[in-house]
Amino acid sequence: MKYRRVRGTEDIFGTESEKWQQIDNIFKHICGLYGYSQIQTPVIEHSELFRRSIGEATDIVEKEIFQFQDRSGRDLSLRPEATASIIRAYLENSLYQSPGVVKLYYSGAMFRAERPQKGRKREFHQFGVEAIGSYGPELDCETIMLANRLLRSIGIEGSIIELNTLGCRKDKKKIAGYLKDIIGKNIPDLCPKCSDRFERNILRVLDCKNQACRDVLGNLNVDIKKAVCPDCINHFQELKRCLDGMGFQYRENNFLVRGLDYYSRTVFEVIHTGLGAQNAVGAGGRYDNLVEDMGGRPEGAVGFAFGLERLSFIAANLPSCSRMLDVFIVLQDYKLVGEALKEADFLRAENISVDIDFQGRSVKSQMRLANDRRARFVLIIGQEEAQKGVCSLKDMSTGEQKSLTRKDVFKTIKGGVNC
RNA sequence: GUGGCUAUGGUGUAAUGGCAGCACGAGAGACUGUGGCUCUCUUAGAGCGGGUUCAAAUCCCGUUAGCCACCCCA
Repeated sequence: MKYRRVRGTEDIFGTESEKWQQIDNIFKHICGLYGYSQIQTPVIEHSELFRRSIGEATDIVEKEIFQFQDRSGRDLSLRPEATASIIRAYLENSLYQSPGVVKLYYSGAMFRAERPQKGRKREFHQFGVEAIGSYGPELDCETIMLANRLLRSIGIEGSIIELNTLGCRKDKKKIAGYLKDIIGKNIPDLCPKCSDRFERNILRVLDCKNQACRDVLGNLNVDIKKAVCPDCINHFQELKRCLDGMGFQYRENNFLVRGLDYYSRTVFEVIHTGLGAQNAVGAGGRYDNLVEDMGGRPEGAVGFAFGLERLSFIAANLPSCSRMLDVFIVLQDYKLVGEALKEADFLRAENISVDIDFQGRSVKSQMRLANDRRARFVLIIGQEEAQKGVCSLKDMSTGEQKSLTRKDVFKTIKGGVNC
């Protein structure tokens, strides 16, 4: 085998591809119910876009981005996530001119140069939504409810939504100071990575998986909400009240933080056991400063994204609408293939699915093929019949076979075709 | 990016330095114009590159890829 796919990429076909298609269709439909419309943005953007929005010091930008120069020296990157592109498109196309909250959903490939693992590819696919234009906690609530509905719509069970607040931008310094104070004395008890995080991005100490670190934080009773301003606390309380009012189940996680710089206030994560270490199937939150940071007028916004690979993995039993073929045309002699093409063309124009053997197989072999494709009918074209303008139609479920004219063939098939 | 494990027909696997087997799949056939079941035959394999050895799927080194954990994250 001479050519191989690039590390961390995947060919998706057959039943897996159909499954994706199904998830995609269901999701699109549901987003429609929530007033969302689709947006498609380019896979490549100016590198600066991601540096500014996601954050210079994040791992995604620092070491995972596929970055390159094009022939005229432009500094371009393959998108590692979609939110930055969507806000760019929102501003570039003046979507803020449309009335009300702007609700957009997207579905597409993202790229990160990570070491591949199950549920972590270098080219991966996300389905996500962004709602721009409100600071109200009710929008957070609706967005979280939407995430949950999407999961339920494809029969995913056992997923948990975790919730936290990161405070607003003004709180960031206070939170960092609070954490430095409380954790600072205990650095020797933390793992080496956390000592590093302590210096570079102190918030991330909170989601260290190391049990020793967790114990230290637990004993210190660390909770960033102690450093969050009253307005943000209020926003969080309102959100919880809203979710409770809807009878929605969630889990508050004081240690939940997000890796992208633009998040503020509400953050949430959908986790699912059965994904191994990559247990987040989806995540999102509020980003109230991003629109302004990117040159627009201040706008509150909330969004989330699901990883399609991970979703597909845990959506084990989607109802598969096994597509079967309506008609398979069997030829007595391959010379008759011209007749078959004509017949197929006619039937296909009538919305009937048809396939033909193009390999000149024996009749027996063609019959096997028809059976393999689960054809409802087999249309047998023989030499003499072709001259008389008739052919044999066999119902594969009953085994019944009739000699019919072309017109009658169409009638019979149409009667027996469902969906 | 770090560490560990793995790599045999299309797929799943067996053989502990001595003839690469099995199952599934695929193709042809078993009343020369008819499917599913059964049977027969056929098909095709050591990721790649070095090394050790009379002899390597098997041992060693490198490389590539996958998986697991870390990391990160959806």
